[in-house]
Amino acid sequence: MSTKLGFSIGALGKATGTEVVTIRYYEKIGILPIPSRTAGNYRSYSDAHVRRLGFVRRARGLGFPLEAIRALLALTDQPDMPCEEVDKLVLDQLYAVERKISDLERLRSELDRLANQCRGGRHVSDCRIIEALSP
Amino acid sequence: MSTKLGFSIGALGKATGTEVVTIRYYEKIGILPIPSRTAGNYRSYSDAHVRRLGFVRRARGLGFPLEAIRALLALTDQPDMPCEEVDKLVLDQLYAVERKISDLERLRSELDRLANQCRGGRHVSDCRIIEALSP
DNA sequence: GATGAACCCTGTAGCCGCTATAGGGTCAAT
DNA sequence: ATTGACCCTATAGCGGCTACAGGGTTCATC
Repeated sequence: MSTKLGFSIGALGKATGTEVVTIRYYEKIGILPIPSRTAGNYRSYSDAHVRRLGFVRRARGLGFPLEAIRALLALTDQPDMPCEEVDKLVLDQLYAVERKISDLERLRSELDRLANQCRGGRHVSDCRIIEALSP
Repeated sequence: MSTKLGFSIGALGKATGTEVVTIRYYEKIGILPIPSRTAGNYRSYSDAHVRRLGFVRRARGLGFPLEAIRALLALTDQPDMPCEEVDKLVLDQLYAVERKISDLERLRSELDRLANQCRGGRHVSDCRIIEALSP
């Protein structure tokens, strides 16, 4: 509950595995609240900032786009909102990831087929791969 | 072998499934050779352009980055080069796709676990998902 | 009290592969 | 003569950072 330790931006970065520039970027786009400043104009973060940035980085680690994270943050700030909305955001992200996987699996099998065309030909002129990519 | 049909940019786009703006972009970054122009300053493409753009789009469809495609194009222009280099580019792309798939599969299982936490809680205040994302 | 290293500040531009917008010109059919 | 579909250039924007330029602050060491 101590919220006045006064983390520097570098300390916050280390605590959360975030680049300093990324933290400033999050502040600029309103993902992270504006911190107070020291006498020397350094940003000074509280425990609340550490928790919030930790949340953001975990969600980013799961591939959530920043806009979805913004929505999740808004929900955490309003504890009376129905939990469904959180669930929906998570499911949306799950489906997005599943779509990407199946797209990439199709690519993989085509690339695999393509890679196995390379049999014997020594020069590009008789390369089956180039042939397969050509009209 | 007729190379003087004079496709307009729109016709080239339709023939290859490419947006007009994308064709101009490819020209600007040197992926597609500069075409001749009509009296009215319209771009005029030959069959060779159609084939080249077709090649580019197929490779893009397999997820090759434009830099790799640039390298593939350079190889197709030099038929004496060893075929290995083509093979290497294809394998690189295959490995890149495989890495992405396994990354996404990890995400999928984590998201799946997360989605299944949403049991019972009606409000964000007792949402297990938010809890799981929080420090 | 001077120096140096490690940190911090702002602002701007770049990455990829397009896509969108603004503000025009050309061409073919009616 | 006018419409409407096409074409032209140039510039800015998307996401999510990353890099760079050109400074200021803080703290330890000499």
